[in-house]
Order: sequence, then C-alpha cells, then structure tokens
Amino acid sequence: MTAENGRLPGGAPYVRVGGLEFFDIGQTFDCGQCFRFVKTDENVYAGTAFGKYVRFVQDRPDMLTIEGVDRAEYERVWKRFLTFDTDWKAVRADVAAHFGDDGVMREAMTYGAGIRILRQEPWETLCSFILSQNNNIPRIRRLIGAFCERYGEPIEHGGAVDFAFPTAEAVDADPSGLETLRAGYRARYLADAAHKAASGELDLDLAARAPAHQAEEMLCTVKGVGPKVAACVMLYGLGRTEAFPVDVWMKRVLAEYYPAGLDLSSLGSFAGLAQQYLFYYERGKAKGPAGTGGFGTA
DNA sequence: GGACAGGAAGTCC
DNA sequence: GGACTTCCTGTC
Repeated sequence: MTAENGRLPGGAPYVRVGGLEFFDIGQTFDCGQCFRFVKTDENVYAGTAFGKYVRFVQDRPDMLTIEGVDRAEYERVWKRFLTFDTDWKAVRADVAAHFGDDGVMREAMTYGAGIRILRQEPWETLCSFILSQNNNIPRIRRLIGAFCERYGEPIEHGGAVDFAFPTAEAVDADPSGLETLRAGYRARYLADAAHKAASGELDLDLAARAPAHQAEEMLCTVKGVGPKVAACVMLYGLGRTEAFPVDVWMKRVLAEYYPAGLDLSSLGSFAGLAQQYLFYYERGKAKGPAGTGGFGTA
C-alpha cells in the first residue's frame, strides 16, 4: 500500500492512499455501522469524526483520497479508523476458513466484498447503538445529528458548519437537553451512559482491553444496553472483531440459512465481519436487486 | 384524504 | 411476554 500527500487547490491538505484491496467506500459507509458520514456524490462521503470534518473520495477501486487531513494525522488517526493498517485479504481468508465450503457465506463475502469494519470512537459508538434500538437507520441518523447539534462543538468547514460528537461530560452536565431530541425512551438511556462515562464508572478504554465477557458485562451496566448493543459497541468501537451482534436481521438469516444452527462461538477472531457480510447480504436482498455498482468485487 | 396497524441494528420490568 | 417513544410505510 502506498500513500502520498499534498495540497488541494484551496490549500487544504490531502492524503491519497493507493494499492487498496477489498475496500468500497459505499459499502463501508452504508452498511449500517456508521451514521455520521453522508454520501455527497458518487463514491464520495463526508462527515465528522474525531472532532474533524473530512471528505473521502474513492476515485478508483484501489485508491482513496482523504481531504482535510495531512500525512501525520492520517498515520495517527485515519489509517486506523479505515483499517488501512490491516491485511484484509488475510482477514477474509480467516472468515472463509471458519465457514468451510458454506455457499451462503461465499455469496455474502462476494456481495459485500468491499465492506470494512471501521474502528470508530467508543463513546460515539455506544451512544449511536443505544439510539439504534427498535429504530430505523434514517431516524437513527437524524437523532444522532440532533444530539450532536445540541451538545457538540461546532466544526466549520468551507463556510458550512458540522458538529463534533458530544463529550459525555457535556451531556452529563445538562441531561435535560436530551428531552428535546425526540429520542423517546432512549433519552434516559443516553443520560445514564453519559453519567457513567463522565464519572468514570464506565471506562471504555478498559473495556477495550478486557476479556470479551467482561467487556460485555461492563457495557451492560448502562441502562438500555443489552447483549446486542454491547456487541455492536465492541465490534465497531472497541476493535473487538470477534463480537457477533444478533439482531432481528441476523435471527432471520440464522433461521433461513442455518436452520440446523450455527455455533456463534466457533467463528474465530473475525466473526463480527462474517456477521456484517450476512447482514449486508440479507439487507441487500430485502431492498431489491443485488449489486451496488460499487468497487467491492473489483 | 386521513386513520390505523405494523415495524424499526432491543431492552426493561 | 408486554410496554416502550417516535416516526415511517403500506393498506383501506
């Protein structure tokens, strides 16, 4: 993999990464793991993470340009976020090995070949998946947007304003503001999460290093966090790729394709990626004809 | 047109 | 196992 950097016409820094395999920006940002990046154009996604507004442009299947970011910041933050520090071919081989000649997984791995499991911020992931319960993706996005606008720091970019994801402290200092979000019963869950995170009662960095069952226990001390939300936080926010969230879609998949049962504890270190392939495959079929027009299978 | 049931990356009691 | 906030969709 290669990376070069420079300046855009307007003066903003960029980093251009080449030699990518198994990366499709559309599949990665629209597979339901991440709610704050919006598609602004074909193969272009923009949004705020780590307190920074950035734009991702995949102009070629093997190439991604990250705008608004210099080389040092890429190496420190975005490389890890995008999992460009990971040998994805080897990861996929591990998943394939755990599924043997399973035809469903083979199809799902082809269908969503460009999906990467992003490494997002733990606290943001916790709040996002608390809000996701019993909810649909467009509304989840809106709720998170309203949450950021209410509590987050404004981030200016090219004359427009986005908002950083709020800190737990900011929310805990004024939890009454949560009532304005129209998040329903989930508002008090967020308040509890903010209080526990701000007070140190919940230490997400510690959870990231703890054994899986302990991490799950720690996360489940937050009201509104059960096994499914905990697994999502572990998978998307704590870098625990072995976590396998089971939601209504996954129950559907398991019943439909694995009527004899699938031992979720035997799927290896990247079970969570297998879960994401199946999830994306099933969702895609529900939405209509397969094929995203993306770069995944390139 | 507008009412209404059903459902949405679940969890609580 | 029913209730839960809010919102959106499909149906009549």
